[in-house]
Amino acid sequence: MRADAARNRERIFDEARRAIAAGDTALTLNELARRSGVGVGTVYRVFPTQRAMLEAVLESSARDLIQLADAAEREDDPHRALEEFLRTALAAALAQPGLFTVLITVTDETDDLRRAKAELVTRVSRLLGRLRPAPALTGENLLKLFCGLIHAISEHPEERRAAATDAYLRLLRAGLAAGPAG
Amino acid sequence: MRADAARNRERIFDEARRAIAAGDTALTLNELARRSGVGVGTVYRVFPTQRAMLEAVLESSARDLIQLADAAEREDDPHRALEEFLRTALAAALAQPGLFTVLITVTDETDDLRRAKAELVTRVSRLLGRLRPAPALTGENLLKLFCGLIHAISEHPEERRAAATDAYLRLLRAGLAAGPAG
Amino acid sequence: MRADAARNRERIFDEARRAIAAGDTALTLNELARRSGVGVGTVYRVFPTQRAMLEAVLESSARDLIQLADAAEREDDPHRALEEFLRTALAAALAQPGLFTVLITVTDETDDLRRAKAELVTRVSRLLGRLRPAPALTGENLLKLFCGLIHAISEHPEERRAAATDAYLRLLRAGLAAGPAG
Amino acid sequence: MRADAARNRERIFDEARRAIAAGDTALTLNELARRSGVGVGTVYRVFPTQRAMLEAVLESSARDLIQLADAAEREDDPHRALEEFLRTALAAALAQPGLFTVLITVTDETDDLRRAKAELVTRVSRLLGRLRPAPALTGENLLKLFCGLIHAISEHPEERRAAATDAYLRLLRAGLAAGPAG
DNA sequence: AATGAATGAGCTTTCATTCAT
DNA sequence: GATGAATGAAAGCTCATTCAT
Repeated sequence: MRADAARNRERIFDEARRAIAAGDTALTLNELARRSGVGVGTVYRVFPTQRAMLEAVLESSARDLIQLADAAEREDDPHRALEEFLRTALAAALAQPGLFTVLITVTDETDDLRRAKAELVTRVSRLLGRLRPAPALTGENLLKLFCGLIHAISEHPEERRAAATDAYLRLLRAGLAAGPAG
Repeated sequence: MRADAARNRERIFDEARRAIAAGDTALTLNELARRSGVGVGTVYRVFPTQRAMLEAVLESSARDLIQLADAAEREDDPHRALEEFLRTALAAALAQPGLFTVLITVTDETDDLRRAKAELVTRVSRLLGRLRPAPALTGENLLKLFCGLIHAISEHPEERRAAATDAYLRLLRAGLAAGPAG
Repeated sequence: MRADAARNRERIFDEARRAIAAGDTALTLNELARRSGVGVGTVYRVFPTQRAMLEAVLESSARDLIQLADAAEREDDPHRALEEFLRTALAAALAQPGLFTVLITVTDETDDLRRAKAELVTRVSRLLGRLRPAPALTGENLLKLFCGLIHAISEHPEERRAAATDAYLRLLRAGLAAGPAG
Repeated sequence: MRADAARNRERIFDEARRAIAAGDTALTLNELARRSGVGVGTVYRVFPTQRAMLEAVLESSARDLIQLADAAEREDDPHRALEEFLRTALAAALAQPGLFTVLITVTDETDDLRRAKAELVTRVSRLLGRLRPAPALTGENLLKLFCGLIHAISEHPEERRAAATDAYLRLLRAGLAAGPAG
């Protein structure tokens, strides 16, 4: 790949990510071209479709979460590991609220995005699997609930988010501690 | 208001609600006119804007939830009352998935919609207020979490939703029982 | 149909016909809107496709030829009848050269256009059927050759077209007189 | 010229000719590059313009016809010579229908193409000039009619083309035999 | 000389909204 | 009040052509 091509591709991607993170999910590819300072054709070469753009950005977000899960796994205490993951993941998600609103809305996915999500589920399941007593939730369920938490927390004004995060995590911890039988 | 005008208004509203509930978020007002069997002009008399249509439908959904909360309040046992509300509300929400996907996405609101939401918060706070020990969540928080739950549950296939609902509600109950101090 | 709608439709059609007759077969629907003094949307309501426009115009031309054939049929002498048709038809065609260049190029047709062409063939076959001795060409063949003649004649400069028409018609007459066996 | 350059030029030319002969009038230069297995830039070095490509291909076709005329000229009997030329030329033209559809449509020409056409006219005039009685058509006229014949014949289904060719040629022979005065 | 990424004018098409009837 | 034709801004997309590599 040519150097200028790589540079363009990166700028376009970054601009797309910034826009979606900021909640501008209706970003048109023409507008993206304008913001990136390239011609429309170039954008269409990178993202053949608005949808393709969206999913590429989402995939990259999923991969960020995977890295956070990997980092958390290095923690010895299983409860702390899970908590660390949830805290850092929530923080990351809340810094880019639009991204996760979309992640929630999206239904039809590319293989790349699906694969990334599957990897993420695996990581989270592993974190849950170390808990004793065994928790009431599977990794998949926890992630779905996670999206819900993001949404719930993001509705709070900036200054109360930390407190809200604490409240929800405490509730979750208590719920998980109750074990599978309820 | 003329009788035919009232009839039209109702048909248009119903059709809009049905479409949005079914997830047809691309519903255009021209299309809505076609489905309702009226001219575009008539639709624009009922809903001056596409946005207005959306919010009118959302408000009506919020009012439905308010009624469910009112019904639940007649239950004597506070824990059962809350559980009844959450169950019936979740069921209603899941039957109209599109509606709540939109509710999640929507940011800019009319006064009518804002007022309806406020009333709903009041009702839920009242349900929570009867719990002992006092719960860790405010009514507002619970509703935000509620949206998250809808999303989490709706990602499950139809046949596993009942079980998922149970699991999440159990987790929620355990969490709430733990009380404010964690 | 509303009066203004009819007026617009007619203006659009006329403008399209003029352009194509003048050889501007690449006429875009946007340009057609501009020339007709209406919005693009209006043009797209009249002609959903550039192709649709083209075929509508062609059909109208075919219908003009049908009328000429009908008029020629009222002539008693069969040879004069055919000659009259060919002369007037050639004159009409040459006044709108583009139209027939397209008629030549077109392959994929709507039913309307196909039907009009079939009617035209019927008329010309009838004119040929009256000739004695029976001619060597069917109506269909004659029409195909007719397109060829248009093209051949239209390549001549304006001032020599009359002479060219004479030459080709004379050749045709002699050829037809020779009869089917050659 | 470098060997690879020559090879490229030839491949591009052949691919262009094949496509146009096959009636693929929508051939873009980017697509031509793809099919030829070279970059767009290389195509643009060979054909500075899409138009240039078209005319180059047409010129090559004209030169093919010139060769056929030269071959026919070696026949002693003037009537047979003309007939041979017309038959072989029609056969060649019908094998590449797209080429002649384009030839008909084209108006604006390069000098190369114009020159080739002039040479062709000279050859055909020479073939006509040997006929006795002197024919009613000039070489130029005959060629224009020729295009018409191609079109007329090409409209027939494959299996009836030989018969159609016979019919039209017979008609032409009879017409030419009638001489200049009609 | 070859490559193919980039460009951007311009076309098709949609649709929220207005307004003549 | 109802109707639906008209509008035109704006989006998606293509492709002839240029130019950095």
